[in-house]
This record gives sequence, C-alpha cells and structure tokens, in this order.
Amino acid sequence: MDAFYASVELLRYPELRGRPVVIGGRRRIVDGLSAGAIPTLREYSGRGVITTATYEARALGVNSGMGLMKAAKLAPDALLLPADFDQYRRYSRLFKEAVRALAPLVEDRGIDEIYMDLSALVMSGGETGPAQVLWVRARELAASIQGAVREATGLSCSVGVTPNKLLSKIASDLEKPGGVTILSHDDVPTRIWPLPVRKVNGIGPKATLRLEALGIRTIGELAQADPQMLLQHFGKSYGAWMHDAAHGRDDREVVVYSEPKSISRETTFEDDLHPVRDREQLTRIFTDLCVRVAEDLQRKGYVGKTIGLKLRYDNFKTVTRDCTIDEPTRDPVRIRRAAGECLKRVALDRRIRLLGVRIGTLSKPGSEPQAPEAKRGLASAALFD
DNA sequence: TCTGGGGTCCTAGGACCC
DNA sequence: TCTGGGGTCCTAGGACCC
Repeated sequence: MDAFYASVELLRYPELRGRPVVIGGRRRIVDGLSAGAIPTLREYSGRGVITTATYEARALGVNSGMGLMKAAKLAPDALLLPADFDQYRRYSRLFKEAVRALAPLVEDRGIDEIYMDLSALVMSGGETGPAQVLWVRARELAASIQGAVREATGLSCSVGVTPNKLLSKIASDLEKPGGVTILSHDDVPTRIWPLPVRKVNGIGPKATLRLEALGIRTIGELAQADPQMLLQHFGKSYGAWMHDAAHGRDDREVVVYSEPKSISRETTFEDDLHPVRDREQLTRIFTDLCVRVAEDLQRKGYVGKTIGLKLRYDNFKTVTRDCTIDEPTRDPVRIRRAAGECLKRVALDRRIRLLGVRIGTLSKPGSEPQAPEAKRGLASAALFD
C-alpha cells in the first residue's frame, strides 16, 4: 500500500490532499490551538517518531522512523496526525479481502503488505505461452488487483510481479505510488544491480555499513563479490544468502497461514521514570501491560509459557529477561508474577524510558503439546546405559 | 532534538539428558 | 585427571521488518 497510514487519514481529511502530512506521536492537546485544528510539526513537542509521511512530506526530507523533533526542523509546516491503528486495521482487512477474492494465495506481511502467488493465474489454462503473453497477463492481473483495492478502500497500491518474493519486494518499490513493475530473471542485471544493497529485504542498516566498509554499495557489486569473502565476513548462512539474493535467487514459498510465536505489549514513557521515585507509577504501568497481554491472549485464543520483560534505560540500552513457567497460562496474575520475577534480575540503577511484557511458546488451550514425560521413550533409552 | 510498537529469526552459551 | 557425540530446552542479545 502507498503511504498507507497517511493515505487512510487523507480519506478522512480530503482537504489535506496535496499537503505534507506525517503520522506519528501521541494524541495530545497543544496549548493555544483551537479545537479541531490540526497541529503542525512546529507545534509539537515530545517523544515519538514518524510512522508514515505523505509523498509531499517525503519531498521535504522527512521519512518514517525519523524523530518528530528532527522532522520539525526539516518540515515545520507539515501537518501532524496521531496514528489511529483501529482504522488502519480496518482498511488492512478490506484491501486483503479484495485481493483474496481475485488471488487467493496471499501471505500476510503486516498491516500494509502482502505477497501473492500469481503463478496459476498468470499461467492460466496450463499453457505457458511466449514470454510476451505472460507479460500481458501479468500486467492485466496487477491492474485488476489495483482496481479492486481502490474499489474496496479508495487507496492506491504498488505491485511487483517477478519470479520470487525477493525480487517482487524490490520491484514493488520501484514505481511508487500506484506503479506496476514486471521483471524476469533476465532483468536483474539492468534493473536490480544498480540499486543500493539496502533495497534488499534482509540487508538492514548494520549490514549496509559493513558492506560499505568492504567497498560494496550496489547489489551488482555484491553479486560480483567473492563468495568466500562474504562467508568470511558475514558467516556461512548470512554470507551465502547475501550472495544468492544479489543474484535474484530466492526459493521461499508464499505462506498463506502461520501461527503467531509471541504476543507483546510495550510502552515508551512521556518522560523517563525513576525506578525509586516513580515506583508507584511504574508498578501501575507494568501491571497494565500484563493485563493487556492477557487480554490479547484471550482474544486470540492462546496461552503461553515463556514470559518476558523488556526494559530500556534512558541511555537507550535495552535489556530483556525471560522465564518459563510450568503450565501455559493466559492469567494476568500469573503473567504479572512471572514478569515480576524477571524484573528482579535487572539492574534498576538509572532512569527507564520503556517497559514491555512479552509472552512466547504459545499454544491453543486444550491442544498443548504432550507433556515431556509422555514423549520420552524411557524404557528403551534406559537399556543402553 | 534522540531514536514507536508490534513482530520474526538467528546465534551462542549453558544446563541437562542419553 | 581427562573427556565423545549426539540431542533438547532455556536464556540474552541483536538484526531486521512493517
């Protein structure tokens, strides 16, 4: 989806179309503003990052992930709207339903992205046909998907049609907003290799810096790099993957369903809290996080066994602790108790900026994996010792 | 002027088991 | 006093993604 959160907001505030708008920060009352007026970045003070910026705002140099105070320097007159996740989830459901009606093999990649396996549709009827024919079909299909999404939501999206997920992800980004990009393997040298390595899904900021230190900036340079050297610097698994990725190779399937692995809630405080002086407030927030995790478990129908704590200090250093309990649970009291045990294992010697609670090793109640005792072949194993 | 909230996957060490 | 070769589970941290 193109600038998803911002585009949803523009449906609600069509008069803002064409203006720089960013989504982020907290809902707050700004002194001196008349009720209903939309504040500009200039008027904002406090914590937070941009989650989405309209293309007009991006033209001013602001981007998602950027701190709001920094963004305010670059684009003081950009309008700032708080995120409304309930609304985004609603539109997310709508666009995914619209796509599934046309192309049922859909993999969820978060609120505003999907992969579709279009093979059967592009190669309908069994005959493969010359490349030109497939191209035409792919383009028609992509256009009808875009049409269906617009029909259902009023929003625009960009589509990449290629032989695999890796290339499709890159391709979908090449002609935003509203673009369709179709690539075959033969196009990799001309269309993919000139791009910076950062465009590869899985090469993030750290790997980009390390590659740059090796003199590798583009995907083409990565493709030409000595594989042995990559293994040396990035390890067997990541190094080999990088090399394959640079050549556009990717054999991952489109996964239409997967079970969640963990559920968590966390919050960054308006102001850093002192573990002693703000103890009461911290305790209240901590308990509330546990309650919300328990509610999420209940709503989604899971229980969990591994309870985790996350804590970020004022210097941004982050620590986690977790512990596994005997019986899977969704009880807020048990979760709170376990998380409390975790808390005893971290240093509370400086101010805290974030607190989080997580639960993992999820299962559906009543269908827990068998108890370990039942799985072990005690009788036969004993014979060998 | 610091840097959100929800996730996944990987690595690596240690405990423990046979 | 030294020491194999599997395996699983647990924990902590970190990179990365949307």
